[in-house]
Amino acid sequence: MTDMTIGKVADVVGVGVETIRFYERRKLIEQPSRPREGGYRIYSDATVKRLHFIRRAQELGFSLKEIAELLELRDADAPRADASNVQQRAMAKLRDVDQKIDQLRQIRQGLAALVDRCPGQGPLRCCSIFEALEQNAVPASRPTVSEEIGMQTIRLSIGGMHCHGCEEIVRHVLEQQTGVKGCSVSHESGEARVAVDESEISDEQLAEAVRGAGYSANIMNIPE
Amino acid sequence: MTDMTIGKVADVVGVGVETIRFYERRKLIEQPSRPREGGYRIYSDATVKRLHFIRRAQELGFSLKEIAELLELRDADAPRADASNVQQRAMAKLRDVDQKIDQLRQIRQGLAALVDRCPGQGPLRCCSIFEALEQNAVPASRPTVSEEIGMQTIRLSIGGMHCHGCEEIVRHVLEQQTGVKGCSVSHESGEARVAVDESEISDEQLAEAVRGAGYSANIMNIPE
DNA sequence: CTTGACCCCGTACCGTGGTACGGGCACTAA
DNA sequence: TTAGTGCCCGTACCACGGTACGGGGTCAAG
Repeated sequence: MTDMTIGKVADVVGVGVETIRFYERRKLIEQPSRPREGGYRIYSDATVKRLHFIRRAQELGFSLKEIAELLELRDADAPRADASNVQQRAMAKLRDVDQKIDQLRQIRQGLAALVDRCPGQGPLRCCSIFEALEQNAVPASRPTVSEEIGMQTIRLSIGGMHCHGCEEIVRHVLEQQTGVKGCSVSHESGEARVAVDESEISDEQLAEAVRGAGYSANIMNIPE
Repeated sequence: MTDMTIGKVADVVGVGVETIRFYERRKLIEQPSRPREGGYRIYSDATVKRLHFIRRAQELGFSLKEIAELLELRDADAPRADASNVQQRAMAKLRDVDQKIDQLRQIRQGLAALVDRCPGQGPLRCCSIFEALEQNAVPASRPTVSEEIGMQTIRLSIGGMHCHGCEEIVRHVLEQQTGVKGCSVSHESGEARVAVDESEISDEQLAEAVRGAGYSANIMNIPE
């Protein structure tokens, strides 16, 4: 596995050739050795590892800048290069991610409210969404469609179901909730319809239950 | 409140002056009227509303490009400019946001696992996080600090896992239990190994948690 | 009528994470 | 030896949503 040229390395690590050169320019990896002046780059195992590191750290949400700092820590045998330093950075990033999630949740809230208050047909001016956007606030109260219909069927968008077994599990979980009268689950469409008495359980509680089983779940506000 | 110059409008809407000019270039808003050639821009209420719209839509996660489309719909009295069209866009964006949230949740998971497995002190090489990053796998399970400190490894025999997704779910469920420091799950062998602090959770509780997710679970008494 | 704040315009630049181009060598298998 | 790849290098460019600059003109208060 040693002595790979840039193309092989790119394949192994799962990035583009240009990307590796880009990292080199950004000094995330050192200049690889070459057989002669102007020859091909030959990558050591250490550098390949380094690239893996970069890739994984990126997947965890670290920016290239932050990764550079982590790598510097790793290289330095300096006293400050200890585990607590690294852990602190990871924790900071965790807080970061939590914040982003919260922000997205708020956005989600706003969007869901908007969608819910839209008649879904007719001319534009019927869509309070639009008017709401022109003012500087989300429409606070207004009977939602769900309220008008007195909806009994909740639809959930569920991620992470890969097989029939997953369906069974989700069904199982849903049916164990109080207030659930029945449900159908499809891993193909990634969707569940749940017949509930809404006075007994909320849609969010339902979603949370599904999440507790390890799937992602979000409420789909508009039936059909 | 009419007849505002760009600075006033910027204040009212809550954006920078340059930003308004930028929107003008992007044709999100029309050219405002001016008293004379080369004079100051004077903004109509309609344009101010439009800016509010842009701002609000942005807060809801729409890109400028998407906002341009929404505005076009709004301008057009065309037949396609109806509420359902708008609602559909909002719903698409909602799905988008949901997806982003799910992604972030996964990132969060990974980070949390990392932080959890770090001793939090001592030299770098003690931090399994780091080594994990160099390999190409998530630092899922790996003999960790927890074991050194006197953690126990519990083995569970699990039925009903049909795919990789199921593994993930079981892992998820296990990792959410208090006292669980890490685990590895295989649907092929139908087995899970869980690193736990047994003073915090019992093997039977663990099995029960897995059952709660819809799988069968039993404790394997003989390690290895 | 002056002064100072405000606004004009075009253009360049920021950070983020890459991708694309194109002429010319380096390598390798036949 | 020769064809066909793979790689070399520098530079330019992409989307995204702005921000900054700088040398002027405009406007309203005093």
